[in-house]
Amino acid sequence: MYLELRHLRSLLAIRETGNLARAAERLHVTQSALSHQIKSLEQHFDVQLFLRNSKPLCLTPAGHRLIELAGQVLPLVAGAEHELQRVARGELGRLHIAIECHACFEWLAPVLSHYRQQWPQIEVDIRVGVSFEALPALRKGEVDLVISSDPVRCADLKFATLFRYEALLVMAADHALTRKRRIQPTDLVEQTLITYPVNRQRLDVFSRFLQPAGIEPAAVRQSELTSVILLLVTSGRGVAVLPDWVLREVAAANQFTTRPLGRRGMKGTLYAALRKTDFASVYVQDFVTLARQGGGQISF
Amino acid sequence: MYLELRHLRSLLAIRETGNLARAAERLHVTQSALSHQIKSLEQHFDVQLFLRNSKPLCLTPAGHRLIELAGQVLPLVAGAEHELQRVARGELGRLHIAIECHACFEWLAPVLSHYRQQWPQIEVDIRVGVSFEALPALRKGEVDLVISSDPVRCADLKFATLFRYEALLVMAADHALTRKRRIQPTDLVEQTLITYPVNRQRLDVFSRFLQPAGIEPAAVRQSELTSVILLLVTSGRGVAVLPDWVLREVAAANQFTTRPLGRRGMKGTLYAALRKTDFASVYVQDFVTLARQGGGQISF
DNA sequence: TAAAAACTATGAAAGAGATTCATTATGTAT
DNA sequence: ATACATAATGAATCTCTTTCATAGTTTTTA
Repeated sequence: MYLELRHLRSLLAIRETGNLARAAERLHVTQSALSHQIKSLEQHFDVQLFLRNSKPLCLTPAGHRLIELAGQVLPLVAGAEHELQRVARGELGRLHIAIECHACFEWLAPVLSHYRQQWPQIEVDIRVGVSFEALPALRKGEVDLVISSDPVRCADLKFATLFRYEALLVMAADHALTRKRRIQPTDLVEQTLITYPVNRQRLDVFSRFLQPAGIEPAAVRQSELTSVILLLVTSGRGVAVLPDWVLREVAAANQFTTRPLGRRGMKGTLYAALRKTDFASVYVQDFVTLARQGGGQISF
Repeated sequence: MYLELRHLRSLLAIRETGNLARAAERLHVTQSALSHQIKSLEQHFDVQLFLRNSKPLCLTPAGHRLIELAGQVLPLVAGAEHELQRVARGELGRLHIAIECHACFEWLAPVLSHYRQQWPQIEVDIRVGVSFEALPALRKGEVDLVISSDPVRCADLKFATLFRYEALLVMAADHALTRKRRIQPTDLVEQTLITYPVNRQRLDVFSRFLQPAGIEPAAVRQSELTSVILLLVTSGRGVAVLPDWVLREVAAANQFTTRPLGRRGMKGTLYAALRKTDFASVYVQDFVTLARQGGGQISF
């Protein structure tokens, strides 16, 4: 438990220069320092490392063994140091994104494909946060960025605003409710509501719209895929509540109609939650910028 | 140029215990020391290595990279340290032997085959010293032991006596000179002398017997192989001067006769020359012991 | 939810270890 | 043999590490 990289670097320098004095110069220490260092190393292992009565300095088998070790180890170390420097400079990194709402995938996917081109060195990944708590995972370093719609006060996290959105009721173009300009909770009493398969607490329709009014829709159906939900809607099997950006993407099809919920629409803000330590990173900042553009482009 | 093995060992301990305090305990330092150490490491590379707000402690990607490095490097280091300890204990080593006289091969070969069994971990090798200066090579660590018949005063070398020998004239059993009890230089005037193919300075017959008397044999033939020399001798093509141990080995054949050279025989002593630093080694000492037996067994 | 327990961070002081300076010793070349 | 180049040595200095004492966190427990 004594050998250090310093010793290996010295040994290598000595072998390459074949001479203590020049090795010392290269290592930016005095010849004396090197001599002391090697001596203490020899005392520690109780072996001679090279023979002094020769020019250039000649290694003993033990010395050779250490030089061999140096040859194996130092390049590995240099490689790792180099990578760490790149991490420090923000040229290399990881961006594991957790999304809490399925719908976010719709704007996130194109943003990410663009981002990947811009930052090929960054290891990007998405985890759809159903089975785990996203914010604790963020704090523990399991993920690096959480897309969330409700910011939480937390000492080591930072919430960066991405864009505002509005949740809209979606229905078939010929649906009865299209006659109404804005939808009230009671309007859904007779309806089949189609949602993503997650806990009701996490669905804004319930937590912000139906439950406050004490309303329960006639039926609830679930589907994981946005495209399937839309298909069910356009074929008249039910209505759904989706954020505007989703609808924007597929609006061209024009087979459904949307209406705002409540008097002034059910609006919200999307945030990127980050660890404060990561917040300054160029590559993280750049993701946020790109996300703002990608999501914000939508003018409904 | 700052990272040291100490840091890698710490990081590994931290990951394995998942906890600074216990890692510190394992490393036999205080928790404070570890905390300071990691902090300075993080400052040096300007990256965070793990996230503190989690239990167990969780590594950042940068931390992972260093742990990965530790996983590669530390086993290599441990291996080398282990080998050096064995070298120090004399369990592992190298014994490259240089012989200056061809004839030595005859007793050395069986000694070595015995030695190899006794010290399988020692890397044994023989170099027949024709093209290089044996003693300088010994001092420079190119070889580790020189078999020599003339000891030289030298501060860093030590000459261990192996055994005495006598050089004898060898001739066919029916050779004319068999009538003489002892051979004088003039006896060789008419003879064909068969020698090893080396410089005359290095052949005792010339340097110690013929040249002092100003005598030149009728002819000189050379052969590298002892067995060939003996073959030529027994078939009457000439005479040779060989050390007793060579003749001992093949005496059974009984097809030749030997006679001492000069009034009191041309005797000498064989030494093992060693670097003083190696002299104490068990495995070197043991070679010397074995060589004394191997060469000394001969009672002519 | 407060209190306790378990961990980690921090600053100052002490300690260990590395480096330098000045010099001596050793070996090499002229 | 002398000068030159190189390595070793000892004491002093300096740097870096570790410890101590304590404060600040987070997690667990009552």
